[in-house]
Amino acid sequence: MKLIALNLPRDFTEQELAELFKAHGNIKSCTLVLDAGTGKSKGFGFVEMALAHEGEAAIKALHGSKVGKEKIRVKQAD
DNA sequence: GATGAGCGT
Repeated sequence: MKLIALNLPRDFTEQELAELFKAHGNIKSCTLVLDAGTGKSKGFGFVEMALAHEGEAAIKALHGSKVGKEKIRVKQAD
């Protein structure tokens, strides 16, 4: 279950991304997409959940949730 | 960051 999290705050870290999703399921792996040049977040990242139902739960729980100053969007990536 | 939506070093 691969998830993509959009509209993340620019100061968000991969660590925080992991903590956010770990609260709703077991993370297999997570990736915060960074800009090659600046090293800053591009504002989105991927999270691989161990189980499909955990991914669904994470989407329902986190999609539209307030993170920092923006509401993030969470969708299934694949 | 910025029109909003978006699928990666």
